[in-house]
Amino acid sequence: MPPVEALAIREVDRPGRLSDQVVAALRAHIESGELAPGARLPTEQLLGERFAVSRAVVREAIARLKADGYVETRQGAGAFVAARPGLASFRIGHEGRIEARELAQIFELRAAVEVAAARLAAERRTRGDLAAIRAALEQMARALVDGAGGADGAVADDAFHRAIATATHNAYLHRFIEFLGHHFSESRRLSWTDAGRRADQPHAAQREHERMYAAIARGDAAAAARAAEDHLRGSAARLGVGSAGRRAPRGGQMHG
Amino acid sequence: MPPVEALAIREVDRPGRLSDQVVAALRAHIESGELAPGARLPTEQLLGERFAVSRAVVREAIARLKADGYVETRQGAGAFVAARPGLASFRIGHEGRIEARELAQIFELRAAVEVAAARLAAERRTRGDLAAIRAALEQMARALVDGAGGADGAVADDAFHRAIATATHNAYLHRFIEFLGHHFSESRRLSWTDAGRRADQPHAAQREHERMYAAIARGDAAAAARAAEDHLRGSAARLGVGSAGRRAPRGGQMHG
DNA sequence: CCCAGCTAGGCTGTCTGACAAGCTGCTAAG
DNA sequence: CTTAGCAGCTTGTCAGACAGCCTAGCTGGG
Repeated sequence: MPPVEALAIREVDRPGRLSDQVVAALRAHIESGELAPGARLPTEQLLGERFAVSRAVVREAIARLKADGYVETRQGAGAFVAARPGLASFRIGHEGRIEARELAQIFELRAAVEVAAARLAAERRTRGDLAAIRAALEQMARALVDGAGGADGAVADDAFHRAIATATHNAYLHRFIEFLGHHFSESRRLSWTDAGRRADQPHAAQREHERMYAAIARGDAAAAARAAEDHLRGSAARLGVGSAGRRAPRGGQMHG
Repeated sequence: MPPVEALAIREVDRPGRLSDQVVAALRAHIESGELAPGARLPTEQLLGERFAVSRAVVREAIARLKADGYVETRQGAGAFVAARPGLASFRIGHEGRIEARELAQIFELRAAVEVAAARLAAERRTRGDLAAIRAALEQMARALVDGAGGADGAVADDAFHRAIATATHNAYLHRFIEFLGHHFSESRRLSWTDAGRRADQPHAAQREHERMYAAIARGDAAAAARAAEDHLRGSAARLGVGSAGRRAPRGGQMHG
């Protein structure tokens, strides 16, 4: 919870751009089903009157909804709600904010791809990949003994996970991991400073990092996957992120 | 600037919107590093003169780049390249087109999340979840015997995977699987029609689907993961999608 | 009655000009 | 030397206009 609060203090009561408000309003109408797929939106002029803004602002809002796949426009015909709204892009959080209960679910998604990445990295890493991973590992080790380099530790932590993503030689997997990691940069920084350091969290994480590196270095895909799984579970626990869903009584083995 | 001229010549049958061309040109400049993170973009008026378009078009282009996290604007100061460009949203393909070599990598990403989803679905599925999965399974079975319902089969195939995603009770995992599946709808349709049917592809896929359902129904997470893995591997083979990266020889010797 | 073709109105896409809000660097007063 | 204020520039917003395109409805012939 605290990490999320820390994220939320960025901006106070900025009204924000007018187009942002129009985007939010229209998207809400679409997601609520009030504007069903295939339905035609009011004309730009009418929307401008409804929201009391100029047509330029309405056009900017519709352009963004179009880019995200919520609406499609046809010159001369009008703007229509897409058949499957919002599937043109994948985003996280609402207007930059991430709720606490969402965090657990996002973390579970992150675990899925990072475990797969560790497995693939073990199978495909080159010498250069290994050197990059080890470099990040050693930088984190230095940050641990230095005691002052909290920010450096967080940066190296980020670099470690990115280096593994690179070693998969899969551009999309790489980019998705960077995308997810981007939204965790703040909480990662907290682990490496103040409260996190006192709780010895970086030392625990570092032991898990070393297991991951060792498995990837010797090309043991199954062990790399297990080590990544343990690390992600450990990270979730350190962040205070619980399980994302209910556990069924049976079939609970986590290692396949 | 030549890039704009080249774009205008390239598309004869579909000129495309002017703002799309400006977006593509600016994004290319950013991704190539020509416009480094933190650098200030030319003013809107200057960009309008360079691309020979009005300021309104430039503004629309910058609004989209801003939404995708490529640039940040500050009123009165200017527009600046973001520190980590493009990490505000995750997209697939360039302007709607997906290259063949990209398909293998995207499929690998999809496999990672769908296998994780099958595992979680086995742990968390409710009676209602199971009923939805079984309904899609039976609809595919009917499409197989009907012989004429190719389109229905593809729809049910989609529904099957979505129902499993729902059973994870993880909104983000669900949404990401829908996002990925959205870009595979065309190829899934092909498997269920004409060439795919003659090659008996739907029957092979159905056997894999049934294994997945059985494992999820009895709450066997490990078996569900294995069945999903086999199914995704089978789907990739049926689509003619090869491995996304090089496989290391057994024992994991390094190469490169 | 039915249908093909045309026409008129409306909508999005683009352009132009203008003003408001906010930032930056320079300058002049203290 | 410090600092408050000013001037110029840039983004944000508004208003009006026209071109390209689509659709509904009318019209005329079959």
